[in-house]
Amino acid sequence: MRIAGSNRDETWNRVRTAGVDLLYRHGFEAMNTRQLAEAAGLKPGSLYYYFSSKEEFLHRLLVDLLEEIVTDLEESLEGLTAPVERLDAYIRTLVRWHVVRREETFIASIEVRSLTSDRQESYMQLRDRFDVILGEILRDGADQGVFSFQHPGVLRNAILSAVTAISTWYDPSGALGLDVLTNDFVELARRMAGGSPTPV
Amino acid sequence: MRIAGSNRDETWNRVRTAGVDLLYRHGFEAMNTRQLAEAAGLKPGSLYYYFSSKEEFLHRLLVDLLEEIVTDLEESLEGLTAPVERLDAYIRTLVRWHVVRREETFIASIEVRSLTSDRQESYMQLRDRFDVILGEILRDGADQGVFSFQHPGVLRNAILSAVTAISTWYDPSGALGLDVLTNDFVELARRMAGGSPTPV
Amino acid sequence: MRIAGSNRDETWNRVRTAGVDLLYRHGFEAMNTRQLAEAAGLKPGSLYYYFSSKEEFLHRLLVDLLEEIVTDLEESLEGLTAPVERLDAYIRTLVRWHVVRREETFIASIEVRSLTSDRQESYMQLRDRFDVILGEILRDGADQGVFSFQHPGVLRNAILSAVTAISTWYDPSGALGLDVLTNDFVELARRMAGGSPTPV
Amino acid sequence: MRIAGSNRDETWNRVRTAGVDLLYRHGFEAMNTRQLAEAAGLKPGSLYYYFSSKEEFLHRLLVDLLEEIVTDLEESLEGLTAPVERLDAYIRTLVRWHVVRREETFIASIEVRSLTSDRQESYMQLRDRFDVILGEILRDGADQGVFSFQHPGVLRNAILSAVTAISTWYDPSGALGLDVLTNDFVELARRMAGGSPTPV
DNA sequence: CATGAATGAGGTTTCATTCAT
DNA sequence: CATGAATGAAACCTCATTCAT
Repeated sequence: MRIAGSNRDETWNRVRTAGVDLLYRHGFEAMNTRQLAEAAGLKPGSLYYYFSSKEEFLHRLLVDLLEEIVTDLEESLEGLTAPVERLDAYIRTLVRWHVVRREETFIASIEVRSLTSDRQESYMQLRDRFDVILGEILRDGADQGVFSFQHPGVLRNAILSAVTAISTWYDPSGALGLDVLTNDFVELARRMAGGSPTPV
Repeated sequence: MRIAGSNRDETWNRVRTAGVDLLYRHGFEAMNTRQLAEAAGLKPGSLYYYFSSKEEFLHRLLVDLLEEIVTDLEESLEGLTAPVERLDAYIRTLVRWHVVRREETFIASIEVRSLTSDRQESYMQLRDRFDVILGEILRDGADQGVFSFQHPGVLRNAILSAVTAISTWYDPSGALGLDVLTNDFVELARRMAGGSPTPV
Repeated sequence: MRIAGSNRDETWNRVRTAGVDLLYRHGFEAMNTRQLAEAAGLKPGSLYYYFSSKEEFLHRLLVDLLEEIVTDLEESLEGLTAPVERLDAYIRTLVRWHVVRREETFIASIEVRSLTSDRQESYMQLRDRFDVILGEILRDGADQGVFSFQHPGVLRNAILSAVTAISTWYDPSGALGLDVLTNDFVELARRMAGGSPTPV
Repeated sequence: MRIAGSNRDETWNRVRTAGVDLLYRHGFEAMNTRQLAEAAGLKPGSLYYYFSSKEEFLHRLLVDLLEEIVTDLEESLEGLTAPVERLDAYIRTLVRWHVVRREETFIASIEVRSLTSDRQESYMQLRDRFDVILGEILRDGADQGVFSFQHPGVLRNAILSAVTAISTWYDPSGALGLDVLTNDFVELARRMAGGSPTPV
């Protein structure tokens, strides 16, 4: 019954893409494997050659994404030492991800709770690297006197949630381009950190 | 068979409270009416004496909350005219809601998408008043030269998402009290708006 | 809590009337006691002062109706001896019932099967008197040579079903009045029985 | 877990047959999908592989049957022109259906009202062809002077209801065979239409 | 006589998943 | 690798009925 020319990676890509779309539009619990199969051009049973359970599928999506982001983040920070520069780079990278991979980052922000607690924990551990990196940047900046703020945890969370929420409201067909948005957020983050303001 | 002394309002309160708890912990789709009934001390069918569908229940919760917040917000802005004062009051009120009614605001932030599109729209219309109020404050401030920023929409969204995200990370058993958090956010919002900084 | 002026018979009448209407429009299984209560201006629980179960309610309706019809039928045949006259009177009476009490006769024709087998049997026993009377008229006519037909059972059923089906198609707002319809059916029955035709 | 050798068409036949039996014995609302599944050797959920809702199942049964009958009716009238011959053929065909497919025709006569109004209308449109054909036969006969009666609508309904009611009382284990019954009804219909009587 | 509050049983339907072919 | 047929568990919801007040 194998369709001529079908091949594992290609099919997996269809499944993945269809999954992201459905997850984005309906959410994990509201989406079902029948829709997923149909959107991927398969019958429901065939999905199980590509994942062992619906939840494992979600987990893979989230972890893969997170790893990509963390890698990218670390690369973009490589070689930078000045806290302000590092903060800028951090924000730039994160904003880009939340615009360009808007659907996936949106899913990640909302569907972690759909994972079993095991997988949730393992995801969160990876996800912490995010926070930790930002925390370090802020602390370094404070130590060096280039940033000034009250509670580091509050600031970190505020910055992080402002950036990650981009995927909930950004409209790719709207007037705002990625560059403009990035600049805005770089400026906002600096201000929040109490860094010397850039002239508007 | 009627439990002696049972009473509509009391029971509704149990249902509501149990619902908030379950929604907070599991999410709308993952929560089920059996759990809800049990937590409220009812049999599943009896719930339908209190709402006409699971989704209508969610809708009622969200709308009631939103109406409370909007009312409170408008009251707290009453009589204030200076943009900075108004921004402070706005932030103060919103932060309080996201701390004190953490579970409900969290639910609201995540479960709007579980509503049918009809109800989603009607909710969003109410919810817009939120955004509009903040937008006006920022615009007035910019006009009067006390605020300075790039794109009002970006700023508004950034502030709003930073504040509403509080319900996702705030730990009531942690070290941070409501007052401290409020002050932090008031300061952050001012900075984001480009207002004259308060000395740290 | 008793509503001033409410009284058993009046309320029972409201329940009965509402029941006939609902049964006619939706059928026994599709109708529910909530609708019945509402249409009768009561709360669901209160219905049980007027019947002991939904099915007993149906039974009472059907039996009462049948008894009325049988009584009427017997009265209208009283004193008549000639088979043709008796057939005419029988048809006339039955047609009238199926026009004037169209809803109830319709219900009866369809909802006997909704009774438990006990009640169904007891109903059917009464209902047989119907058939028997017609059978006797036909047999007498055949014996006296004024009717002529093949199988008495087939004829009896054919006549009976043609008449009782009136309640399924008769339109009280249509052009056909009761008199016209009655005459038509009297003539049809005579023809079916093979009696001397009336000139058209 | 798939039962070896199971096959869509075979299973559908089991579902259909079981459905007809249950519908005949209990009626649509009183029958339930658990019974249906069990009688068909399936689990309840599996039924939905064969229809999309209980009501759609009923609709399919009714429409399929009606289409078979209409086709058969039209075939049996093909080539016949004389109204008497056409009436005979019409009755013969319809009687056969109500005897041989007694259960299904019975269901059809009673359960149309269980369809949603959409499906009810679409069914009724098809079902009208029935009535129209008979109406035309009668009118032609009247025009040619071989039939004589009062109101065509009344006559048509009377004939039709007498014939379709066969499925409500015919006892296949009784003395009356199909041929006998057919002859009786052919004769009855002629008489009702006021055609020249056949000698008894 | 009537209501308000609730029950318990059961109804249809959905859905992730399995597995012989 | 893929399908076709089915499962089993559970989901939401409906409804006749009960009974303290």
